Amino acid sequence: MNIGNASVKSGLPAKTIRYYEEIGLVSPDRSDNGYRDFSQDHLHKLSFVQRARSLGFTIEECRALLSLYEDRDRASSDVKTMARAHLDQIGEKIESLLAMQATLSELVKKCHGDNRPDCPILDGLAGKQGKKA
Amino acid sequence: MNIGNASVKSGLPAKTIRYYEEIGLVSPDRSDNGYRDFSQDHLHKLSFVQRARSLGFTIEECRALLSLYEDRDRASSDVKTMARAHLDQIGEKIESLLAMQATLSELVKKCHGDNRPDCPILDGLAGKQGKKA
DNA sequence: GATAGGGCTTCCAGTTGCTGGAGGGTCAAG
DNA sequence: CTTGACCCTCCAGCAACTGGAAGCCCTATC
Repeated sequence: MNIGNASVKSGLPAKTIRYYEEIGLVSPDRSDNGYRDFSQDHLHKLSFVQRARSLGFTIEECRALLSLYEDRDRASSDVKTMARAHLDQIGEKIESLLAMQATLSELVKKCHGDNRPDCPILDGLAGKQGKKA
Repeated sequence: MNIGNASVKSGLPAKTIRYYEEIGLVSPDRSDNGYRDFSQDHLHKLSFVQRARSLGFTIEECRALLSLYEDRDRASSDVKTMARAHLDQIGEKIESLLAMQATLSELVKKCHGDNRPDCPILDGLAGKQGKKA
């Protein structure tokens, strides 16, 4: 199967698939005309990576997951450990975004947002504490 | 004040401050020996950017915020608009991270995590739907 | 005066994960 | 035979830094 086809079926842009080949995540065969030729197995890997990426795993984590996936003798605990570590990172990101959200929406709430130059948001960024009441 | 000092007071690494100069966010003076010389005003800007970055604004947004900050005639509505747009983006990121978290923790929950190779996490990534019950 | 250390300078390269574009070959249809 | 849709490779660039090399500068100590 050509790259265009593989792209549609895996949900990955052709450019991305070429990039994945370049970094050694997948190694499709080549047809006589030089076109990449993807087997069902390659397609499977691509979809696997697509899902893992969409869950926020890095490329290197995807590589590790792929090799666990290919390893018939893996221990599921290895996978679970990786997944949990990743879950922790997700949790941290969420925490930090929630903190940003809280701070910023507080500032936005205080800002009257009219034509006057007085602006609690800028004051907040400048380190001036706005009056509480 | 030297860059090391400015670094401590602004909470930004010296490297980052140099980078900010390179892209024109701050323009410190130079001493006779070629060292950067930061005034209180420069320091103020650096702290401003540090806070804005920590709230997740991009560099270009920081640039815009800085120029609004410097503009005595700005309308606070302009700032509020930017802040709200940014809040929306933060909200979207949080949503997508929560979705990842939900999916992944579901998979983790299903995985027994022992020495056997059977692994619902990998199956999930491979597109196989695990049995519900 | 020599030397050791720390801080400062510039410049170049690398990070992550792609994405866009130039320039050109291939293939099937009309 | 040409058109258009594919495919190929290679190079450059994005954000926002970060690390390192090579080399001044400044102060303190011997």
